Amino acid sequence: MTTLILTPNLLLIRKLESVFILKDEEKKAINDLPISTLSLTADQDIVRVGDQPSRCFLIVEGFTCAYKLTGDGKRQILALYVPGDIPDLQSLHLTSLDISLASISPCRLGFIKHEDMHRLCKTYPRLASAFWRETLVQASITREWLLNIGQRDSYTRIAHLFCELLLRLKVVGLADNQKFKMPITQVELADATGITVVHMNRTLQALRTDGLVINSKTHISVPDWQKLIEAGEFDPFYLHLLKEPAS
Amino acid sequence: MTTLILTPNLLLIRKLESVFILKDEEKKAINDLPISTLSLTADQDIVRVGDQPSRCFLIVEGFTCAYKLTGDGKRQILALYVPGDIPDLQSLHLTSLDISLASISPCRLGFIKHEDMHRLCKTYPRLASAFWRETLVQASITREWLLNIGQRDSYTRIAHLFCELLLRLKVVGLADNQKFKMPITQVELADATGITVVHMNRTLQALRTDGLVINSKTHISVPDWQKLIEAGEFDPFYLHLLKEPAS
DNA sequence: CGGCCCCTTGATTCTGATCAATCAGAGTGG
DNA sequence: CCACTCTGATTGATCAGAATCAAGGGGCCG
Repeated sequence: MTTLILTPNLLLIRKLESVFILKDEEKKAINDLPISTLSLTADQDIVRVGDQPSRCFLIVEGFTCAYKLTGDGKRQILALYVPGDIPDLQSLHLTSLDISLASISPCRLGFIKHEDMHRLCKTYPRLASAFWRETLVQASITREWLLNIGQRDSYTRIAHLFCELLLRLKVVGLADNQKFKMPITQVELADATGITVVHMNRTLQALRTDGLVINSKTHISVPDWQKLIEAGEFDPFYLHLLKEPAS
Repeated sequence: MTTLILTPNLLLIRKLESVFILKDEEKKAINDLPISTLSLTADQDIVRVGDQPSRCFLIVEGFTCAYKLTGDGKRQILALYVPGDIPDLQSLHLTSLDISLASISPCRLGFIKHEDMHRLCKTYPRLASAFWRETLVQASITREWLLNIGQRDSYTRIAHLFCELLLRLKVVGLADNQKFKMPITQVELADATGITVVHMNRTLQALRTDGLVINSKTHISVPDWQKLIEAGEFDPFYLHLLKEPAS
């Protein structure tokens, strides 16, 4: 796997094509979309609950998450986003954000003005459908997380999460079958799966012992994909991919 | 509160107006939408994971839920739907369903063909946005459930769920400040909140003792709305309502 | 070198799960 | 009308997965 240097626009095209078939003129329109990039360090809020953004952003590089806090300050990470994702696409139609979005690693983001998106959607209604579809896939992932957190024990839950991440990163060419870059702390993994750090640490050790997942500060590797799939009860159906990404 | 006899079309208009301002011609277009109704008993699957429906349905009367099962047969209820909701609106753009939908009480459903929806959306792009928005609000609710299940203890969790239901039912005129009809079993409540029936039963007793919620087989009543809101850490922001429904 | 962040470990506690009955009400058939 | 059955609610006893509390440890950076 070679790391491609993609423009934000090409990345967006590639992403949409993973769930949708684009016409040439549509690709061209996306390619002409003004996208201004910005880099930021890890652990920065990008937007917060209640904000009313006038633009949305595409992740070009790095990882971000959506989160909410309870009254007593406990954090639930509601989604993890990888390059190619547009985490606040919903802000196109819901003026106020109901979540906060933050970087979990150093990131490069590409900002797209709402007005440009609206114009694009108006001119190319199929693209509007594609973006709508994107938000629906995000919702489907959230539902799977709900099943995961509501019904599966921590071991299965974590295995499932890693399966999802590997597959989603493969789609955008950022993972092979064995390994991917994912600089995420155990605190963040814990907040994403609804367990405590201590328990996350112990369960990760169990997964490591069983040869399913080996994680370092920056990378996660999966020695046995089949075994991990079984351990995580993973069925990629809910990701609504057009096809399995090439290995 | 009087129980209004609404046609499915009028119900749909009313629902969209709770989150969106409709023009007269748009109301008329919705009013002309062909909707065929069907009644069914409780605990019937309406559509199942993997189905590829060619129509979607509006709940006219009764309650339905979305659910998924884990490998070992545990059920997570992912959403509860009330009259006015279109639970499988996502099927307009995602050909295969990633969830199953079932009635949890006797229901009357209004089916709308995808082709009619697509035509409506094409002719009235603002309605497309309104429906898109609907799916985004559903997603927002799912995220709140994720926070609820991931971070809050069972007592708070259940209180929160009842707050949400009361408010959503008020929007469609099916609840006053004190009481609403909700024929839902403790098993279903347990599956919706990710706890066991036994524990649900005990926690409901605690809520009852504290004077927050009194539930019977068919109704739920809320003696003290303010206290329930506090107990459930409830903030209706995530429902993205245009305004609080009138009491 | 010291501080900081994150990972790791041990001991203990507790929320909620599991197992196992029993009970109450609604509907059914004789 | 009453025994029978079924589903859903309730209760008690016990167990376990995960939380909590508390303390090190290791690598990185200024």
